Amino acid sequence: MPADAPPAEIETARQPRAEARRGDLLAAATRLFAERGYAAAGMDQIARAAGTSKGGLYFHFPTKQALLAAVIGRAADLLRKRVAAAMIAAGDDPVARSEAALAALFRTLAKHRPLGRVLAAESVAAGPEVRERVERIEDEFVALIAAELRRALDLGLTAPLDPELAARAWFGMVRACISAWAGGRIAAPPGELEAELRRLLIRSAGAMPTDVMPPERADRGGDRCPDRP
Amino acid sequence: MPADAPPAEIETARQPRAEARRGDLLAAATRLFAERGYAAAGMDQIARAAGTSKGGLYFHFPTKQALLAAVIGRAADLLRKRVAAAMIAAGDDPVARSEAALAALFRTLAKHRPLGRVLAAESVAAGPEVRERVERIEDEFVALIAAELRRALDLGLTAPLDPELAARAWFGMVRACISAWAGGRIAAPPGELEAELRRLLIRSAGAMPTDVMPPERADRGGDRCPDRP
DNA sequence: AGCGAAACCGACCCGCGAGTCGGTTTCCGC
DNA sequence: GCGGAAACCGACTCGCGGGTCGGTTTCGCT
Repeated sequence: MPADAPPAEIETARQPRAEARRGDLLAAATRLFAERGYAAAGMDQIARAAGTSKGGLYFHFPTKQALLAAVIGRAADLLRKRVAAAMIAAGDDPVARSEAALAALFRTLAKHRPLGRVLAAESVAAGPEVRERVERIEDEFVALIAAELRRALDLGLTAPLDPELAARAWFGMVRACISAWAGGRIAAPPGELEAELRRLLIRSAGAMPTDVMPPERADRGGDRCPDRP
Repeated sequence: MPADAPPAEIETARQPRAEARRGDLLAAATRLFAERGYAAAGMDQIARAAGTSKGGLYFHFPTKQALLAAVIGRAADLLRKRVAAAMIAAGDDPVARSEAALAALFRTLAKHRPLGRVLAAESVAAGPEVRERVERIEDEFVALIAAELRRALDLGLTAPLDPELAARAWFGMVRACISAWAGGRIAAPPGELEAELRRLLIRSAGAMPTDVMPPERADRGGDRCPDRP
């Protein structure tokens, strides 16, 4: 039903160097928003960090909010791409698919630490419009997983549960662990973390006792494939 | 080991009306920080919302950061009190104790919606010191639950799991569900929500099949007792 | 009543940072 | 190699909001 998600970034034709700069700016903005917070990160500072100037920055983004919106939009696109690919690769089993979606979320956020911070924390600081936008994105992924869970429930693969709520809870688990790990408050390497988290997820759904499916599949190579359609 | 948590608010003797004002100010600040975000909520605005003036506000709190710190400290004290009482009331069983702690967290945050927003979102916006403080508070509760989980694990009451990680994940589940519920993005009433969440938590730990303990105990009256020592 | 301190008021100060603008450089098409 | 547009620069403006301060009210106490 909620298929009204903005499809992707609208990319007007530009000169290649401009595109590169734009990327640098988005990267710098993401980092600084995450480190200092939206309000405390100055436009001049961001421009400097990207190796350019305030004027150059304002050539690409008309306002600070627009910059944040672009950062968030880009993050959402990345997550969408990775998650979709992972779910396709997981085949038909709904439990495996939701597991794969969460894992993709986990890996992507783990690979780009500041991204999670921006998505998690900056929604409030930058006004209600941005907050709603971030909530929409979260809802989108929750709905994705909830749909799989509902299928699994109908097929009798899980204990009786509320799919929406469970999906939300799972999302929360992943987010909390990622952000604690990114803050250095969890020692374990991401691999173990992911495995343990996966066990918790599956058990909480009351799904089959974990060892029915092969314990390791592609392990870590699975993150590359989305780039090759 | 981490017993160095700040014990409570330091309350210097004041006239009663001042204490009342202080309370109003903290309440207004909590609400506005949650609604508008730390940076966007002005001191004048907060003062006005509390029915007083900027000067009056600055009589109570020397700086904006101090105001936020007080808001956070107060929230933490409340949570500590409720959680401690719930755990004591839950008896000896470590699974029941961690369950009770999470439930108390859930209920308290559900009763004071803006509080969760401030704790969740404002840590980044107000500089690193505040962020670390909030992280400490979160770690405190996670450690509390992790300790119970470890005991449960040693007693063979749960499936093999990493107590720290599981505690963190549980905390994340509760937080995510609360904030989605507070934002009106979950329809279910808090009672059902809590029950469902509780089921997820227990299952994820691989603890005894849920029906060993009485399904309903104090239901909703249990929130009152902490006030009567 | 009346004194002193606590509590409160709101006009003012001032630095900071978002956004502007005229000018300069880079690059593409011819 | 040249015209013109796209890309970029950085000094400047200016409003907003955190913090100050001298003055006023409230209250406890004797």
